[in-house]
Parts: sequence; C-alpha cells; structure tokens
Amino acid sequence: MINLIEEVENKIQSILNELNIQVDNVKVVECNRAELGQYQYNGVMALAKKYGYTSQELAQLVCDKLKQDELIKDANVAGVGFVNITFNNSALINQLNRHKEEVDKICTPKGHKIFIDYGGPNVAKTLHVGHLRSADIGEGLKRLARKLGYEVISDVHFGDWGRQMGMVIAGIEERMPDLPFFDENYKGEYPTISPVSSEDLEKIYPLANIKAKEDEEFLNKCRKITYELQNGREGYYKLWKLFVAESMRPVMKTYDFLNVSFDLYEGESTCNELIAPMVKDLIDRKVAYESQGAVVIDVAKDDDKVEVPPFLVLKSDGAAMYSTTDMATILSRQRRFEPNEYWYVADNRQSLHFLQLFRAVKKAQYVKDDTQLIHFAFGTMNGKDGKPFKTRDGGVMSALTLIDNVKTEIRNKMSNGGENDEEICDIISSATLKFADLSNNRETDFIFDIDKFCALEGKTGPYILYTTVRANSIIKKSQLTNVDKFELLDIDNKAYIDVILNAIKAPMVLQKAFEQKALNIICDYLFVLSNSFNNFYSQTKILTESDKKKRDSYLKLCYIVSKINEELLDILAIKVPDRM
RNA sequence: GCGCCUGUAGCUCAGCUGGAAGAGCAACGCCCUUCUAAGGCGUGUGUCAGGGGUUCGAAUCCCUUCAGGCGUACCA
Repeated sequence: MINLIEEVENKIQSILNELNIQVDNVKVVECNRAELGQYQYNGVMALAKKYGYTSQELAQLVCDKLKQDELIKDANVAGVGFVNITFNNSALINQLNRHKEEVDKICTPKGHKIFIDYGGPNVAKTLHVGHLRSADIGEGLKRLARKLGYEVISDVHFGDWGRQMGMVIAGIEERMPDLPFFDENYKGEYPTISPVSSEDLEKIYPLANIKAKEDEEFLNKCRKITYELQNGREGYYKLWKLFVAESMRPVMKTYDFLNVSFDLYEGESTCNELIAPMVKDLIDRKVAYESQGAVVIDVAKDDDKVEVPPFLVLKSDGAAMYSTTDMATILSRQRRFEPNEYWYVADNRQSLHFLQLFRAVKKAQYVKDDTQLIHFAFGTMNGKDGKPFKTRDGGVMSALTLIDNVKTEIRNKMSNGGENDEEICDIISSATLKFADLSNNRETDFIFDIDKFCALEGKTGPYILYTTVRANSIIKKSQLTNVDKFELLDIDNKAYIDVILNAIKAPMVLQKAFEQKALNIICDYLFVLSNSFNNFYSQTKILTESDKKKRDSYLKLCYIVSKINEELLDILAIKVPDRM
C-alpha cells in the first residue's frame, strides 16, 4: 500500500499528464514554510516554460485540481510557482495509523548478512573522548540495520597484536626486568596475575612510544619482541595474555555505560594462526611477492587518480601489522560467516588503508565478487585548535573523565533523592553523551566542546528523554489501561495536528537514515517530534479534558510519541528512564 | 608535489542527488496555586570564504583563488 505522500505524487502526475505534460518523477517534499502548507511540490517551475505556461499559471492549474481531492484540505501557489499542500486531518491520521506497516515496508527480506567491525579499542591505550564515536556510530548502524531486517554480526576487533604490544612488553621489562616472562630459559610456572594495572599500562605505552621515537635501539628491540610474541615465545605470550585482559577492564566498563555490546570480542591476534598459511597461499598463487624485504600485493589500478601504494602483507622484519591482521581476519570471518557485506566503522584517516585492503582481498579472491566491503568513515573529534586528538603521547581527556563530568552535572540537576537514583543518573548521562556525539554529521570533523557534551537543555539527549518520560507519566497518571487501543480523532487543535504531522514521518526518517547511514537524521527528527509534542503538552489540558473522546485521543497521541521516541532511541542505543 | 575533506548567525553545527537561508547555545522579554519548567512562547543577527560558470532558479553542480585539516608501503 502506498503512503500519503506517494499518493499525492501520483495524483500530481495524473494532473500533469492530463495537461499533456510528461513527467516521470514527481517529488513532494516537506514544506519549508510551515505557515503556507505541510508539503510542497516544486516541479512546475521546471516544466512551465517548456509547455508554454508561466510557472504561476501551471501551479494554479495543479492546485485547482488538487483541491478537489478528498485527501487535501488546501493547495495554493506561492512565490514563483511553489505548490503548497495541506492535507485533511483524517488523511494524516490514517497515515499515522499505518506506522507499523510503513516500517515493515522498508524492511529487507531475511537472509542478508552484514558483518560490522567497529570500536577497535587498543590495548594499553585508554579510551579518550574521540573513541566514543566509533562505538556510538557503530552500535547505532548495527541496530538500524537490524531494525530494517538485516542479520548483523558485530565484532569489537581489539587492537592487541601490532607493534604496540612489543612496546608495552619492552616498557614493562624496563620497569620490572626480573619478571620471569623475560627470561628465555625460564622453565617454571608463570604468574597468573598481571604485574601491571590498566592505569600502569596507560602510562607505560605512551612512555615507550616516546622512547621509541628517540631511541633507535629501543625501537628495534620493540620490533624484535613483537616478532617473537607473534611467533610464539612463551614468556611474552603469557605476559601479553595477562595485560590484555587487564587492559580491557576499563574499556568494557565504558562500553557497558554506552550501551554498546558485540557478538564477538575478538582481536587482531585472533587470526594469528591463519597468517602463515595465508602468506604462503598468497605467494604460491603469485598474488603477493617480495619487495624491499617485505611481502606486498599490488593494488594500484590504471585509472587511479592517486598513486595507491602496495598493500603490505608482511613487514620486512617478518612481523604482522594491521594490514596483515585485517586481511587474515576477513579470511577468518569469511570461513565462519560468509556475510554479504562487510562494514568497517573507522575514522576517515584510514580511507586509503581500507581501499587497499578491499582491493587486496578481492584480488586474492578471499571474498566473492559480489561481496560488498564498505568503509563507513567518520570525522575526527578535534581539539579547540581544530586538530585531531593524538593519543600516543597522551594529553587528551579520557572517556571515563568525560563520563564523570556528565554524571556530576546530572546528579546536581536531579531533584530529590530516591531509589534507583544512580541507575537513572547513568541512563541520563549516557544519553547526554551519545546524543551529543550522534547529532553531528558522521562524515565531518567537529570540535570537542565539553560544555556541549554535558549540556542538559535544548537539543540534547535529556530533552528527548524528558519528553518521553513526560508522555509516559501522563498515561500512567490517567490510570487507563488500553491506551494503545484508543482512537485518534480529528480534533480542531493545531498543536495536536502538528504532532501527528511529525509523527507520520518516522518511517521515512528510518529509511533516509539507513540510506545515508546517517544517525544525525534520527537525532534531528527526535528533536522536532519532541518539540512539537512539548508544544502540544504545554497548551493542551489532557487529563482534565471533559470530553472523554478528546481526552482519549490526546492520550493516544502521548502513547504514539512515546513509542516512536523509544523506538528511535533504541536504535541510538539510548535507554529511557522511568522518571527524571 | 599529488589526492581527499572542511570553510553557513557571536559560538557549536544541520542543510549539500539544485527549489522560498535553519537549529541549539549565548542575549533579552513573557508563561508554573493546574498532567514533570531538564518545559513552552516571542524578539534580533547572515557578502552561505572570495571570484567565475551552468540553470527559470545555486549554500548545494562545474572551474578557479585563498585559508585550515587529513592522507601519501613497513604506526593503527
């Protein structure tokens, strides 16, 4: 069944065809002048001249016909030939009653599998505020795809196998050289508790990184340790196991707070046993070859605008790097899941890497020809100087610090103490951060401003939650049970109709957000819908409305808004508290 | 050097498959004995970085200049 907008598009097409005007793509869009109409058609300007009309004449002809339609209350011409359309209330209400059907319509048939890789926290590096983006965006895209019927498998893909591991081990050895892990001839039992805490690791890694930059010998040692770790030196491996587990603790805590979770908690190291056979296979089949001591795959194409460097399978010292593990990881995922699409949510500085990776796996035929590999890049969160945060040298606010800041703001704001306060505070804090993050366009960089991330008023997470809690609260207060079964009536109340007008857009918003993989579209919509609801709420007495049928309609609208908000917030991985 | 991205209100940003310049914050004013004021309503602000072009119509597409950011095989 076609929706209201498609219906009016078809009608306009018929009207134009009757005038012997050929058009095949009539588009009716939201009106950007609310005082003139609800929707608008802009096509007549382009057609008029060709068919011997002035824009206004043709627009007027269209309007005259449209006005005769039962769906339409009014249609008028404005400016140089804009056709503004206002629907009858009953048409809007009918459309809103088809909400579920509309959502089902945009769902994909079952059996389409997507593998999504996001998060990518690194061992020994504390999560800083910039890391929230991959987690928030990835989680949101995963849920959005699932909402639309896709089968989605997610993996956190810990950064636990590259050179930074060698650096950390070298760093620990500098501090505690007497630990048995470093003695190649040690035969006894290794300790089972990490000799370093996650706090220690967050210091050890940046220091080692700085030292490696200044001290060539130390850098070479790190490389050697990395190679030996990857090739099974027991002491290093045992130590690595311990500090990886230790390092993950605060990360998992942060993910938990953000309502982010994965189907798989694997890492770069997971595919280690696949690397040697993979390299052999690539060389045997002459996909890869040796160049300057390293093993590479040519991935350049003749029509490249830029020189695309070869893809590195192994470094010249024989060690694996991120390109190695990314490729082997695809092999591993392909064998187990064989998805139709691979999604990588990673910042846009890695674009070239993914271009190379995707070409390399296609060239090696590790995925089918029609398997899609897509990098959903996101912009970096920059400091006030406009430059991206750097973590290796430290100095950027950690995610946990930011979380503490927001929680403090919210605790101060929360009215009177009560049960579950801490839980509610956490929910609101999480919503505050996530909404602030996701409101930004995915692809563009933006400046991190702590005040904005902690803001509780205006276009914020708490605003949306507050609206939802309000709507739920009034339903509860009515003590009526079957509110979901109540009927929306055609009531002469502009604020009420405005909410309905916004509510019918939800399925289209989902579709657009998915097409563009743009969660900020959902954020914007939540704000607009909530704002119209608050306007309605502030000027309409609901519970004290004497006309019971009207009252029930109003309650039903509260119910609808609450459900849409909950539905969309759930995609953003934002929970709704019972009270605020 | 080459490639990609960005430049919109005082600030932070939407809008970019062409269609009537937007939001939040900040400022000022109004609205709680009445359903949650984390709320509602109102007021002001713009050579959409500059210059060309295409078009009935350009913040949006094309060219160009300027400014900033990122990337450019052994970090991720």
